[in-house]
Amino acid sequence: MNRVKKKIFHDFIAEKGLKSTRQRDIILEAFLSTNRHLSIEELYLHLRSAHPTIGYVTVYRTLKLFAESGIAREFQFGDGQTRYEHVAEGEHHDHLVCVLCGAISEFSNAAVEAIQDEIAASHGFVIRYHKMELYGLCSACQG
Amino acid sequence: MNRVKKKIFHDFIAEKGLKSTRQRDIILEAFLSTNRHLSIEELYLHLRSAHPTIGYVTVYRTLKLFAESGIAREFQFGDGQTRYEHVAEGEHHDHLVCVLCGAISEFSNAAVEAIQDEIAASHGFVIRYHKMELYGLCSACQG
DNA sequence: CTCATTTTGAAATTGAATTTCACTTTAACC
DNA sequence: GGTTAAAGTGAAATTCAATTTCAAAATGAG
Ligand SMILES: [Mn+2]
Ligand SMILES: [Mn+2]
Ligand SMILES: [Zn+2]
Ligand SMILES: [Zn+2]
Repeated sequence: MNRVKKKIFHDFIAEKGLKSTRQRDIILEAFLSTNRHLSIEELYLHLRSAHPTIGYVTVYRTLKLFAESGIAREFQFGDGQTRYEHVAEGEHHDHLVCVLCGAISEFSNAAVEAIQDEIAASHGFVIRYHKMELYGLCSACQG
Repeated sequence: MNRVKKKIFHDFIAEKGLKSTRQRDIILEAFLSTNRHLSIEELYLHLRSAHPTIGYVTVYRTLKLFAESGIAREFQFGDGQTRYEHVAEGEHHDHLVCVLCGAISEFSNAAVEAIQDEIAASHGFVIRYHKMELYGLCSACQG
């Protein structure tokens, strides 16, 4: 499925008249190779060991492009850092965030999605996107 | 019900060994007198006309205290400003946020709350609080 | 009233996000 | 392959809300 995301991003780059660069490919590869919800800083630091010349700003701009192209989603989980994850087209999930260790797990629930549509409809509201996050203690952090 | 919130806050102040001040009372009064979801800046500017000596930092610190005492909730709706609303004990609602005009409306839905508990339980997760926000176009901003 | 403690407000600082700018790289065209 | 306009890069500068610092003022217990 990373093959698909790479294609989506490359098509996006081409369609926008942007250029394909070594840095973007390296960042894309690193970004797709994990399923974590990474902050700019985290991805930058991770890359730095193997690619010390890639700057923070390039990581920042590239993650923005990923989000714009549709292969990434941007989050604010309340720890002061913007986080990104790569997503497959048509898929959706929401998050459980541990307030102690910061662990993020995922869930998807059709009933919730359906009720959201009802709620929006009853308010004459057209949903563009939504945020549903459960904050608390993960099983490892209880007790 | 504002009577109740005032009492909760004053009890909180007393219990913590903090002091009752003119500024805190003025800010509390202004905060309770609206049902909007105010940013620090907004509340500060609103107060400034009648109380030009109250500083931004005092509004900031007082809103934090409101949240700590339980009479206010803090939000990040993605516009870069932290927002506060006053809440009654035991009540809960979530939000619809218009991405065009910024209007914020409210809803509460028992089914959603119930499903959240199920989801948490199935992940061995203990919920402390949650965030559910629907972003899109309010009825006034469509078309 | 006294005085230790808390509060206040202006100014300074923080920190992540974003912009600027001089230099480099890409790719379209020949 | 060389030329060239446009886009990309990275360091440094800037932004902006949030937060901290600090000296002066206010509070309230005794
Ligand atoms: Mn996720
Ligand atoms: Mn509300
Ligand atoms: Zn945890
Ligand atoms: Zn609207």
